[in-house]
Amino acid sequence: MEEIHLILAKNLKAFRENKKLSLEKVAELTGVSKTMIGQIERGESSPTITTIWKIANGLKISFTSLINHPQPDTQLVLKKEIQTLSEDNGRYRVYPYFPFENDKRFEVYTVEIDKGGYLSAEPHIEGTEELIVVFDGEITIRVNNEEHTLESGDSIRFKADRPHTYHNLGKSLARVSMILFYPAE
Amino acid sequence: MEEIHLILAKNLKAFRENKKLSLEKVAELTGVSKTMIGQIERGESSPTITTIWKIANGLKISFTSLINHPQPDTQLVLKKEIQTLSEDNGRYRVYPYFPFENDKRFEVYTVEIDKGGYLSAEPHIEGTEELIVVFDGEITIRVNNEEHTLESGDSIRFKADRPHTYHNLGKSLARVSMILFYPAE
DNA sequence: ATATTACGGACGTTATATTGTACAGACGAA
DNA sequence: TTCGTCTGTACAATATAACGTCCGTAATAT
Repeated sequence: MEEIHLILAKNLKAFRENKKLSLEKVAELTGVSKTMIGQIERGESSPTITTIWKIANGLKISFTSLINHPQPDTQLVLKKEIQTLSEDNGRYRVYPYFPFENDKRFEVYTVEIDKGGYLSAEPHIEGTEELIVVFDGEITIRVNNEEHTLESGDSIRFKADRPHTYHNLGKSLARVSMILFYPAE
Repeated sequence: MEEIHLILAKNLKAFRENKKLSLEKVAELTGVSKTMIGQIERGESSPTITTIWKIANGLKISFTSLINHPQPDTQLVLKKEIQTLSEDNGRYRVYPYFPFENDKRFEVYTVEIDKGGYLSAEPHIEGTEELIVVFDGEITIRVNNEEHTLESGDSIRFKADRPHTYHNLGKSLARVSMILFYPAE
């Protein structure tokens, strides 16, 4: 359960059934057709913002209560369940452990770079900072025309709203923890 | 400035210009076409929820920061600016002074009923309560098979999630303040 | 049992969101 | 100037959101 329109679907259906309203009744209250309400609840449609607005107003509930996905207190992420991002002929792998969510200001990745592997990153959005902690191997980071070589246990923090590269010039696999941080809006 | 998609338009444009991003850059970051971004900013389109989601994620900002409309500290509502609702051959008029908004749990109306005028209200959503204060004239309210006649200065509070009617059986125009209240979700 | 009503979903049509391409103006560099 | 690049918008094509109508089922009443 990830996609936003499925969250909306669940929330809307739960609310409606909780209040014991029929699709038709909701249609009447909101000015949105019964068909559309049904499709939204079944996750078959991604309504426009004006439609969601009509629903929230007609039902007298807040916009966010429709799109808020109650986060479990505990969230377990297993390595094998993570969808890896690989490139440079598979010579590096990025594991998005905690990708961006609505109200979180950072995301957490683990990056593995094979011996000799190379990774060139586009600038992130302005203000973004990157925090890196090296767990295994050695990694050379180039940013701002500076070059820094980190070994296991070392860490670095830099403004990532400019091009930057990672190079594994060491003798073995490099593994680092990477945190992207986006300052307040 | 009322319509939700215009609020979104302003917020998005303000954010983009603040960050000094081009339409094309935003398109690249979000995966939403440049054309669509432009139309949204100009208020020419009501994007679907998945599109808004892509934008919020690509820009690393919260969903609500896109739709939140900073309320002014003071809000003046003039009678002549209010869009009246009239029926029963114009024998009653409803003035929506403070209609429902996202995080407000009530709305405020003023209702005028001419002598002899009659108003039959459909049930509101479950849990809704109605608070009435009579300012001028006399009004007879029927709800739950009970009938109550209020005169100037009287007030009543009742569960409005069932049919109810208002009748002006007095000798002059009746004016009341009506507050609809929606308990927590 | 049959009639009746209410409910949710299927279908075809219309409106509009979304995309890709093309275009005119602004700005700098040569 | 002229070229190139970058900006935001206009346009046509496509995908899909939104609607009205119809239908099958389930529940209730008679």
